[in-house]
Amino acid sequence: MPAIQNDPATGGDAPLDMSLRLERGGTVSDQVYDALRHAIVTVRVLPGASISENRICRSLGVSRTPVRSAIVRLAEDGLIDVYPQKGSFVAPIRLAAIAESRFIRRVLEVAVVRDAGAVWNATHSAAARAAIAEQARAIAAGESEAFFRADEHFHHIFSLAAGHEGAWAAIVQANSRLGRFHRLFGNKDRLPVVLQEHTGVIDALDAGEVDRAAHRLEDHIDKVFTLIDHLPEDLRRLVEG
Amino acid sequence: MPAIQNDPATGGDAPLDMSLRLERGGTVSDQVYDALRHAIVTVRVLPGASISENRICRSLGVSRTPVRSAIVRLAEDGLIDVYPQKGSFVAPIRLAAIAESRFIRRVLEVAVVRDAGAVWNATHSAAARAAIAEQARAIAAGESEAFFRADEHFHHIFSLAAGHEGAWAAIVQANSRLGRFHRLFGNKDRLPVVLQEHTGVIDALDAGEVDRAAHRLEDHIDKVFTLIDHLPEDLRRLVEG
DNA sequence: CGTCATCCGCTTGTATACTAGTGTCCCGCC
DNA sequence: GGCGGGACACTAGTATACAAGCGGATGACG
Repeated sequence: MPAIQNDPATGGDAPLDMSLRLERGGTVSDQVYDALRHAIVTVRVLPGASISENRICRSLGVSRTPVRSAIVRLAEDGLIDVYPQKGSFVAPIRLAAIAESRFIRRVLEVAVVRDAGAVWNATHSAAARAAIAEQARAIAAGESEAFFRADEHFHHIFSLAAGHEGAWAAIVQANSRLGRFHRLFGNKDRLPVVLQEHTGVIDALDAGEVDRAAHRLEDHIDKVFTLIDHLPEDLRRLVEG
Repeated sequence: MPAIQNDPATGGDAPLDMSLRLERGGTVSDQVYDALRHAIVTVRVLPGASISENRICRSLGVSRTPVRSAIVRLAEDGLIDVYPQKGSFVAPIRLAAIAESRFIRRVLEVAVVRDAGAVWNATHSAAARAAIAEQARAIAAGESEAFFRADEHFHHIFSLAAGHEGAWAAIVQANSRLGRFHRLFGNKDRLPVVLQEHTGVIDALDAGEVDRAAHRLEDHIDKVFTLIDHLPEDLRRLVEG
């Protein structure tokens, strides 16, 4: 199955099939939601791409109703902008929104990791290091999506340890915007550095030095923003601001 | 028009009209969403109340489609739980979720107010004190909804000053859960104290003492949780956990 | 050749009909 | 009287048809 993709040179609004496939059970609406969300977050469909309800429901062989339902939810998530009577489009990556998402994530995660430090034990440490190992494997294998999945898993461990599932939900929501930014502008050379930073946080936690862990995590998340200074010119038009 | 309300003694799932009215323009779906959300957050419909699509669309004189769209969005907000083929119900107030919302709000608002302190000026101060004055007026007039509205406005000022609109959106989302808790279990005797705490934060900001302002705000938000220790027995069953 | 009006196709929004599943209530049976 | 089964009302999920509005293309007119 060829991964037909919107041509970046046209601004990404070419009316092409986005090779969506419905996977698991559940309602059709949920399946469409998952498929669309995954396609957007992994930038298989680029910011600005046209999301036509008719095209999608034809492409998936379902009616407009569940597709509309999924789009409503994605609009609520801020991943799709709906312009009545004109069209729906994958939300652009706004630099202001990226800055806010980074702020939210940094503040919440630092607070979470401080709480996690109070109950940190060997089990948590082992889980975190396993996630780091998976990231290393993904880098070696060149599986970028596996890397991002393991990255999310790594960061989730702090929330799990601290019992802050609600905060994790908020972090994930902020991350859905950051995720697209990472995948578009992430530098492969930095991936090993990410692993070092992750390891540094866990080392500090294992040593019981919560403050140091918090500062390292803060620096780690802040580093994301250095990407903005080095936006490749050919991708710069995919962001606003 | 009598404000027919679900009977608390029955668990709130009496199939009664909830006196919804559509106000302003925009799409019908948006109007239904606003009306339902307002009714839920202000606990005019209690946690556990049945949300029947058919009943609502009959009551409002619209079709099921926009009602469904609104319910999907509210479910995404965590205010409604949808059980396929069984029914949709106003989400219960889960103590765990309240704790998480408080955590999120405290962490985010403290970080925001620190940034706001860096740019704090007389205009911000005047706006904040105006909001406090409005709260005092609302207390004197016994207009509880006006009080809550002014309270939200007060807290919004920090985000506006610091330019953290995204963080404010996250705060509002967490607050939609806390809001119901406040309205159900809030103690009227504490309202004047709230005003004092608000004034204390602004005083500290005006004096340029950002740390003190942050600590006062943190204490202020944490005080919410003292309500949990004094849940009236007759309302206790409205919460989970 | 330029400009304006009209038409047509596309979009999302809304209304209605149908499907599949669940829980209840009532009636018949034991 | 107690228990079991089936009809029935109700739920949300899905499909389809219609309405309203925007925009571009097209063709006539100046």
